[in-house]
Amino acid sequence: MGYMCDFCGDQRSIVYCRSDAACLCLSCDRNVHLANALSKRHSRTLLCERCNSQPALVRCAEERVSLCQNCDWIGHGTSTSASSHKRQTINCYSGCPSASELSSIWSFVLDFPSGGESACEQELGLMSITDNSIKNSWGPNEDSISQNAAGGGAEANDVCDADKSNVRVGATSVPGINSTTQNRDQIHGSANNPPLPKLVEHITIKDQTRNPWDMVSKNDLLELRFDLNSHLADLCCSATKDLAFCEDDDLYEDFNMDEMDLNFENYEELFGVTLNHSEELLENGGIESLFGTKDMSAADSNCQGAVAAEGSSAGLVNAMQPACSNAASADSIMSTKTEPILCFTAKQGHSSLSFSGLTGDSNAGDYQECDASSMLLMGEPPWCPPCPETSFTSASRSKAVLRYKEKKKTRKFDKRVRYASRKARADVRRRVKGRFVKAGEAYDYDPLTQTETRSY
DNA sequence: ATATGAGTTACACCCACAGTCTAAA
DNA sequence: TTTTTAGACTGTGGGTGTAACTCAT
Repeated sequence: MGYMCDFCGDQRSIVYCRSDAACLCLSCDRNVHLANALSKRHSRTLLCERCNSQPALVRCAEERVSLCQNCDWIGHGTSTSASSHKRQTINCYSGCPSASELSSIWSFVLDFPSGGESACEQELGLMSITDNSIKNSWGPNEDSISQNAAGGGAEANDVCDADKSNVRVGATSVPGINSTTQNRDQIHGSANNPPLPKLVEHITIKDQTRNPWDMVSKNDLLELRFDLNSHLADLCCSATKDLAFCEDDDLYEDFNMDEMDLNFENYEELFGVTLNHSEELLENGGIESLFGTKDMSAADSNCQGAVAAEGSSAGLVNAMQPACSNAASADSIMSTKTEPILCFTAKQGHSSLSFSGLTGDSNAGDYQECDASSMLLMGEPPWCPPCPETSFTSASRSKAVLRYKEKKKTRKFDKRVRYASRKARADVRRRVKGRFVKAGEAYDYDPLTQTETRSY
């Protein structure tokens, strides 16, 4: 018997929502994520059946259990007979997939221990896919995505119907575009425009004994930047030609690759098949990497301190790998806020590739520290077939974890407001040289008036 | 090739205090 | 076992100081 659903507290939790950092039963998962279009974009995956607190990343076929990275490591990482167990990657999903669709991405989905099949689990059969955004790139689910995009998701309910109006170059609506076929081309690539994720294949890793940040040279990054620019420019051009969507708004004007930064904070945006929120992606103007520098060398040195770089010589390779094999697994890593975020920035004269560290959300961050990061530390993520050369010893992993934790202590990561009420108060609090002052005492700055005054 | 200084960047620290957490009663 | 209470702790933003860094000389 697993832990109870965080929402209803009644049923056994089965799925894990990273965005909510919540363990949910299937019924609540559906109810909660049907609430609005944003919540439907939450990436969910199965809950680890061993620790019942972490998102599962792999499914052990022999033991028929879903495991998070840590439990997988504990169970299979050491040189026991269990290490040879066949493990299947567990993909993430979003939207409101039906039972059959879930089982299409998780072939074992019906293997759940049948003990006391709850009403929630029975409801699974009534579910219908709604947003066509199962994140299982490059796999057979492309077909299902395409079918659904073409209207195959006929069971969509009223809430989800709203999504149908969303056209994706990804899943974001673009004025003037309403052809799902063309969107599919943009998603999957056409004869002239290869799918964006393929671009990462240009990076060649030559020596796996080197630090991963050394392995990818600046030339590699520049080349990748060029490819990204070219591809996105092509994407824009083809869209322009086919749809003439640029005529009526500023989108095209803004689509200046030389002027524009591509700040992919979400791995999926860079490599995932759905390329969700491409507008946001294109509009993201910040060049600053999550290491807080525009300088390539500085970013590079920062990267060397990142956990991935320290933990595994194959870290970067692994980070890139999902583009060709399993973006959903990558999403497992990348969508958690503490995991290193692959951040590629392309700009005229600048190019940087960096991992961000934790982004500060405490509850999620805590588990990320031991989950996603350790995943990279292990050097053998789920999407990698077992490879003796890259396997990591337990001692090495422990050392890497230690070093990572030390680094983490010394780093200040992206700030995220956890308590809006505190922020609201801080925003209106009077200060003296930036410091808060007691109510009624002298101040030199009043945020409310934005004037430097003095009051007693 | 090396040293130096100027300029730039990153980040820890400080403050008050409402809200949260924890342990004891 | 449950409720109440008191005290400790947390987190919020702007300015500052300092260390680390880059770059030109």
